Amino acid sequence: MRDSDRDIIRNLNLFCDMQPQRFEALLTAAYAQQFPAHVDLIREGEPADFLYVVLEGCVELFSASHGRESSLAIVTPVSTFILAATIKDAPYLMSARTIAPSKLLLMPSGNVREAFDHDPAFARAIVTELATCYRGVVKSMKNLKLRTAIERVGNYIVRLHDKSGHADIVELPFGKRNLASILGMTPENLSRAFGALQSHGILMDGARIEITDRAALEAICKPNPLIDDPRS
Amino acid sequence: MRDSDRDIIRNLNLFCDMQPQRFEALLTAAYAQQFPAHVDLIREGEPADFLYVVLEGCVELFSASHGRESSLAIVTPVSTFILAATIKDAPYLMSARTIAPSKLLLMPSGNVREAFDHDPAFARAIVTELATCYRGVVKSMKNLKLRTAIERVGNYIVRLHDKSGHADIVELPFGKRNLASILGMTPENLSRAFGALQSHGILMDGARIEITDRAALEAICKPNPLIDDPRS
DNA sequence: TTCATACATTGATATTGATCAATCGGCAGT
DNA sequence: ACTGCCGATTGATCAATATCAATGTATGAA
Repeated sequence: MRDSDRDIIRNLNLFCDMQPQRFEALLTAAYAQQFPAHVDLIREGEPADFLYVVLEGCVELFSASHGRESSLAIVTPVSTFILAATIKDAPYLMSARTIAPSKLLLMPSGNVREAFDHDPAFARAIVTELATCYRGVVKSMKNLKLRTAIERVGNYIVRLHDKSGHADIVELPFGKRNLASILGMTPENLSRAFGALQSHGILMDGARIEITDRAALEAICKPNPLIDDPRS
Repeated sequence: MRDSDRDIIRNLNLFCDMQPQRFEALLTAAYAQQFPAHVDLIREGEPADFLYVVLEGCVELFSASHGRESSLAIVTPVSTFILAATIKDAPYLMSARTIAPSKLLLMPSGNVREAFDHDPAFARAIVTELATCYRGVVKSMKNLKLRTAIERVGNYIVRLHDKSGHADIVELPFGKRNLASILGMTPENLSRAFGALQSHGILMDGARIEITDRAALEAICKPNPLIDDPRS
């Protein structure tokens, strides 16, 4: 593993307070690997052998049941995924695949649990991370149950706008097909939602979105910090 | 607090491995209180002053935004709620109200965090509890995104049937209005779903449901352990 | 008991979102 | 450049769910 990767991982909230030798031991047991796009990484139901860290690229977490399929989250650098299954030593509840060429770090679950048991700072960090993940899913749930499709799309754009530091033009970080699934709708309806929002402060151009009237956009999609704010 | 309550709390997964004096200290700072039905307990957005334990009764966790409202969970004895907000010292993401007369234990969040920092066994238990909660919400999410309304209702009945130890007749543990909201539909559509399922192995009689043909019920609602099994 | 109230049910209708089908457009490989 | 393919778009239609309205039913208070 390259030193630059090492430093990036070391600076993640999850690892930054670990005892140095514990961290080294964990890294030694782990290995980084490069994957092409559209590769299946894990399948729901399988035992949680590894904790994953996305170093570069993009990973989709999804689930399928009886012919239907839906994305539950998209993980971008630098974050971990399937921490809960690793901690509980339980089967994965979601499948994962790359949606772009990606560099991932795989940490054997047993080593993670061992570090958890012997390093209080790491234990603390894991609890905070888990609580954050939990609150993230609760927010997704509220997004789905309390909003219409157009409101979900509008609020997604508002968040992009915020993340960009209120740039005039923002770009979708992945394909519309994936975005539609995350937002709980079909690609066709996502297209129509983008179309409808063009009379409410945005201008679409492929994957590029110009925000022409933020106030109008907010008026139609009614953002709510207890759903949208990633910090709260 | 009554000794019987004390023992019940002590035997919860969350508290059973705590150091005795830590547990006593936590209990001393906490207080039990009786509430009537339909009382608001907390409102989303407020600071998480307490961790709650439901000793008796029934509590609904819900969220409202711009005129719409939806239940996210119903907590029955004996379990805790809003652990994540307590741990992160962050605002509640959900509101809570009693739906039946309830006895609750309120533990000041500061004391919980302090116990967490000084009692490794308690820390371990909290992580496991949080991971379980996280996986619970993920399952709810899959339930919502991958299933139709009728399938959600059918699987809810299947789970009730399992919990009862396959009794011929099971009873809804709370009102249909609340159930409809949990399952992401209107009360009218829940009624119609129950009606439709009567040709697929059940017989409704108010809050009582007779399971006449479990195989037929499963055929229509296609249970999936990675969504329905509370242990996985 | 009676009344008032909230909940549940049922039917009619409206709305939302999904599906189906056709077309367009960009991008990779040859 | 040409070709083939995949993703996005658009329109037409269908299915699922919500809403509205009316009625029925159980429950608790006076």
